[in-house]
Amino acid sequence: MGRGKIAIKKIENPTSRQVTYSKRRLGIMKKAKELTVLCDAQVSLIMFSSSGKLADYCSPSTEIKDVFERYQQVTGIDIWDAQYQRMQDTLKNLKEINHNLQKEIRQRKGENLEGLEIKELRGLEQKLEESIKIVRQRKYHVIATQTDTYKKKLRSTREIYTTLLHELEVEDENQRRSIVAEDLIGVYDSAILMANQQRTVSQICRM
Amino acid sequence: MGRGKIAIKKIENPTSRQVTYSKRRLGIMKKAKELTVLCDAQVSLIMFSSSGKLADYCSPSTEIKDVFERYQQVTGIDIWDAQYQRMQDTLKNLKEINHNLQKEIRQRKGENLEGLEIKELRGLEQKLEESIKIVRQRKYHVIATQTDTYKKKLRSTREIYTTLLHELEVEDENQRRSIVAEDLIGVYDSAILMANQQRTVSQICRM
DNA sequence: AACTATTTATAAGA
DNA sequence: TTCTTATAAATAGTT
Repeated sequence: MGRGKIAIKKIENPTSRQVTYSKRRLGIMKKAKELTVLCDAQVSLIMFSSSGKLADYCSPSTEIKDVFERYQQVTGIDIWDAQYQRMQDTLKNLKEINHNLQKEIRQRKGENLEGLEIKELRGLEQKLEESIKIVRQRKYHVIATQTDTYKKKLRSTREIYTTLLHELEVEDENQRRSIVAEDLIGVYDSAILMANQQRTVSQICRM
Repeated sequence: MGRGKIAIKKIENPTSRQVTYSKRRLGIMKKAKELTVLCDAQVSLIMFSSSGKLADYCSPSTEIKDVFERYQQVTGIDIWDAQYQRMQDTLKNLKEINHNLQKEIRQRKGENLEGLEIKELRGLEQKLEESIKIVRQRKYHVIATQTDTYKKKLRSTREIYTTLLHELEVEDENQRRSIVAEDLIGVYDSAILMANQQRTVSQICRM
């Protein structure tokens, strides 16, 4: 398309090549844009001239790297660098470990026992017996510790209770001594006082 | 360039749009190839149609990967970032799953019980009891099956043994009849024969 | 998938 | 680089 037809092979004259590159670069960019708009397509175009100059086009509202990711997803092409490869390995490794853990748990739960021999089943049974033994020991330990704590608590509460009772008795004695000189209102007041002290004892016991 | 001029805006008719996409896709590909050859340029072209189909071109002796790397170098945009980030997330996720699995298995083994309450310990104990029950059931099942198999084997072995004994008796009878006419060497030979036959019986019983 | 009238791209020249 | 323009190439509408 031009004054003359040209063969599609490298233009040897560098100036001509540069000129043609400029013209055709614009042309292909225009085509890319048109394709994007007309056909609602996502297009990424990256060009490096022979002198190394970059020119690029990408459909609006996307970026080259989005296109790249999509490309990667669709093709699954190996574009991974060493680091990625290493991560890939780590992932694979973790997955395998997880798989083995799942398997062990499943066996310990009693699932998937179909493939096991008597020996293996006996081994598994023993392992579970050991585990249950440990768990029971721990349970008894916790129960014992807790019982102990409760006993201590109870003991201290009893002491407080005893002390308070003693105090009440002393006070009672004092009041008995003074009651002769007091009227009925005085007796009523001391009853309220005693009731309050009793409430305090209850509160302590509820600790 | 065609029978009529068209406005550069999205073609609403899906069929027309698809047809136009096909034609122009080929067109722009050709342009990309020509640009590569004529101007000795490096070109990468990636297109996704509105239906998501991928089409791509890349200059010979390079790969999309190389173009992107060069692009990255020139622009400074980190194309790997998003992909890398996604992998990091996956890795984190897997590690968490792994951790939980490890925790569960450790508890089922009776390790790390320090933080558990009586209730939780009782729950764990029950789970283990259930598991052990299943494993035992399975074991008994396998034992029963195997015992059955052994019984059958034994029965068939006994039959073979009985048959052989019978055969030996018959032979013995024959030999007793002929021994009158034989010398000591003959007696010796028959003893060896019998010993061999006995050995065969032992071998069968060991099956 | 072909055809073809027309538009568009561009080679060569200025 | 940019403009011009003759001509090659691409393609829109049609079959």
